[in-house]
Amino acid sequence: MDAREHLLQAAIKVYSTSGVRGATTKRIAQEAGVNEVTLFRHFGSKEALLHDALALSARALFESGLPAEPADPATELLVFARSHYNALWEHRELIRVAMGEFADHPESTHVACEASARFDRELKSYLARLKTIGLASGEWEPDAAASMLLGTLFSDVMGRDCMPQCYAFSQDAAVGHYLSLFLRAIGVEAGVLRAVR
Amino acid sequence: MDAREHLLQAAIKVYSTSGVRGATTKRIAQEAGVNEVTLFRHFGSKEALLHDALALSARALFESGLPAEPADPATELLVFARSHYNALWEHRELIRVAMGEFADHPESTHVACEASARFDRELKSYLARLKTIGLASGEWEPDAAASMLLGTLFSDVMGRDCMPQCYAFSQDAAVGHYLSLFLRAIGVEAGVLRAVR
DNA sequence: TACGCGTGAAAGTAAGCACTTGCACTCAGT
DNA sequence: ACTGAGTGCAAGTGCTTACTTTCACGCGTA
Repeated sequence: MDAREHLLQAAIKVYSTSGVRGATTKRIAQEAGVNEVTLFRHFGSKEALLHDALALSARALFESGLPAEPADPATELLVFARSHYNALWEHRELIRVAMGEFADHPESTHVACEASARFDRELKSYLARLKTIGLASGEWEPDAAASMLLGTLFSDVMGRDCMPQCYAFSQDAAVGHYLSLFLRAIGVEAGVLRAVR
Repeated sequence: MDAREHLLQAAIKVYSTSGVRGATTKRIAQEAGVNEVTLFRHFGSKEALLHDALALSARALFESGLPAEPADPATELLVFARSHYNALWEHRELIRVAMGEFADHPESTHVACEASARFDRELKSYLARLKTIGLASGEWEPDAAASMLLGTLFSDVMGRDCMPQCYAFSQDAAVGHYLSLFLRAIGVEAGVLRAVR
């Protein structure tokens, strides 16, 4: 791995704990194990480095894994919830910092938002499809339901290390409980529900 | 209002948009309309000022409004959800920034966390009571359900201005939809449910 | 051998930072 | 008229920041 790559990874790491202002060129260079001057030779400015680094970490994002045509909603949604939860958990520090910088540096928040928005769209259309083909019942709005599931997962991740006293269950168990509540909310029948736990 | 109070309010305002590092004594003093030296005469250091300011804004927090003994869960939860949502919305910038500083300044995050944790505890015990007296049905965990409702509200507030394209409904309508989904999830019967909307 | 390329080391620059000092002013209480 | 508390203003201190400049070294290639 060359200096450039070391710098990009170091930049993300330092940014994720300290934000734009806290990510000094000195700290990034130390973390990367290269000379501070090398940073400027490669990227010209701290701003350019952070921009490239954030763009890189945005590209490292995955697919939702939700099928276009629902067949087994309980299982499919559980798989989705678990993988989405894990992805959030992996990037929780970056997400927290990027959100905190929204007021001062909205463009850097954009990275995290775009990925989130893609998941949101996919889940919404999946839930809408679920309703039209009759695999879920009751009066509910797919858009609100998607926000509810994603929001529940999101804030579990955000809160779990800030306020651990609020989280009685393990992460795996919690996601299971959330999903089972969610399935009831959108009227996926109890038989399938029990199979989830 | 004297200089001290002006400074406290200015400190919160500047901190809420730029965090600890971004809240320079110069900016705070300008925002407060007082001389920078006055800041040091009153508080001794920037750190002390921010500490006092955050403590002050933590004290400005309210009660959940949830009754000890549930009578009409749909209405009571709706009132709770709306007021909690509004409180979150009012302080969303402060919350975002405080969360973003968790890695570097966990003590400042504490403010937001404590208030949140209190709501969480109250909602949990309300939901548990709801289940034991039979106003809600089905197999679900009060702790997980509380996290789900609070998390849904929380992430709506956090996401709504970062990624507006994901929020189809108005805030009022969205809270209504969330609550109606939630009531179904915890088995509060449909008759009461409809009265909510 | 000679060359160019990437890098490190040391030093420096201009700006911004938290914080201090000293002096002058105002205004209420005596 | 005098005092003391609270404030503004100008200047300065020592540190950190992003970024630059200069010089020297090692290494693969022609």
